[in-house]
Amino acid sequence: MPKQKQATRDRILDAAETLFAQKGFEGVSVRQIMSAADADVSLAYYHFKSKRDLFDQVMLRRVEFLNEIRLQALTEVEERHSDDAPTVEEIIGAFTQPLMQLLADDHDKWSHYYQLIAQINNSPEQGGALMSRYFDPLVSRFIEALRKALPDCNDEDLYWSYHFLSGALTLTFAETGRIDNLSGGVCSSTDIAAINDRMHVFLAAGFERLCQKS
Amino acid sequence: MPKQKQATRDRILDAAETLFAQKGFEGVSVRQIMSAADADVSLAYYHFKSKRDLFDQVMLRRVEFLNEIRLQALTEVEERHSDDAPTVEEIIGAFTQPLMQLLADDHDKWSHYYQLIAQINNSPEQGGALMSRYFDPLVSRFIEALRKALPDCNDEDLYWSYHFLSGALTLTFAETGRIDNLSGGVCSSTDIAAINDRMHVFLAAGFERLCQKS
DNA sequence: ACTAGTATTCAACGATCGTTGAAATTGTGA
DNA sequence: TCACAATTTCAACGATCGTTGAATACTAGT
Repeated sequence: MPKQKQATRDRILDAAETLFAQKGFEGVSVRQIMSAADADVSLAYYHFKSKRDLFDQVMLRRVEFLNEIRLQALTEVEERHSDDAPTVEEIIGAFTQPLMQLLADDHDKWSHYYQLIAQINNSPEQGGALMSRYFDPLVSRFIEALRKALPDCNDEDLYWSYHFLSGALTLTFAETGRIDNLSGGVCSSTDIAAINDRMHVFLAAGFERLCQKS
Repeated sequence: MPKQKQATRDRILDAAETLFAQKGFEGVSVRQIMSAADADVSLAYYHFKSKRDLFDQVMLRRVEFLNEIRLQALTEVEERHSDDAPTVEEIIGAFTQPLMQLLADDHDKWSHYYQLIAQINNSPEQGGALMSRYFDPLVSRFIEALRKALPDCNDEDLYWSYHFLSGALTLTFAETGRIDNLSGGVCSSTDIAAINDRMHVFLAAGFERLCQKS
């Protein structure tokens, strides 16, 4: 029975995800979303309570799965080191690699969602609260793991290091094309392999220098 | 003669800067801006061509000065090393320190502007193009300096390293309050001294590990 | 085939949007 | 003081906004 219903609801969510990611919450009208979803305007209010609720559902649709696989990646790393502690680079890899894997498997499905997260993360109004709501449990687990890998690190250095990581991560996944312009074509925003080779190296070095010798 | 005129124009720019930073371009109406500026709606179209032009002027008002002092900071570092090359940390310091100095001197004047830049940097639609327009000449100068400090670094590593820096920098200056939530009050988004102690250390380590041994 | 609930269409509401033209006011130089 | 330009006020335009209620079509289970 929930066949065409789910199909329509998902088409709306897909269109909303794409357009919200491109233009932001206020930059898109419900009419534009429903037009892209090829459905009547009022269907938005049959399937969702309001435009804000639609936005929330777009976010919630994927966040649980995302947190699950990243947590799983972390526990796998930890189990591989039952005696010693995992390295900083391994922990950061567990945090970032699953995201890149999804992007590599189905770019169009995940890129818009990541762009949405990047915008939220950098939005001064509600960004901090929303990101905390969606990701803080997972992030706290990762910070716990990092604390073990960096034994004599104080909390302030650790949290600031994560903050720098968060900024680098979200901008990179925002795929704004900036690096394409800046590098004159040497680098591409969508070159997942290039990112995969470098991001965890750069970030682990930052953690280790800031958190290890203090 | 341009006394009260400039006063009104600047009041509009101030109000627009604050509101655009908080809610984004589409999230604020011209009426809201003019109400905050305590001026009639149509005055916006006397002083500016359109809402988009108002936004552009908000950006342009400070970007030139910003680029000047950062370039000056870089040349000062370079002149201090007339024989050898400056360290990576010194170069990154010249890139980030002037921004923090302005924030420390007059937080309310610059914080909204930085928030605006953070949002632009992470906006997938026009973000890459706008950031390149405003900052690429300056950034290219800094990358040139970094290339000298990291002699056997390839361009791809260098550009990606800068990209990570850019993400960390803009998120940090977005002051979203995320780190306040995550750290449970241990860290504060607006603690400039804490940022000043850590950001260049973290980022320089990333550059050096990624760009030095490859 | 009938009914009941689910899904979709259609038309419209008041509010607010960006923008404009013309009138009124203020300030400036002769 | 007078003319002229710069600035501000006032009223309104068509378009689009988020949202809703009622009517219609569809899809079960009986």
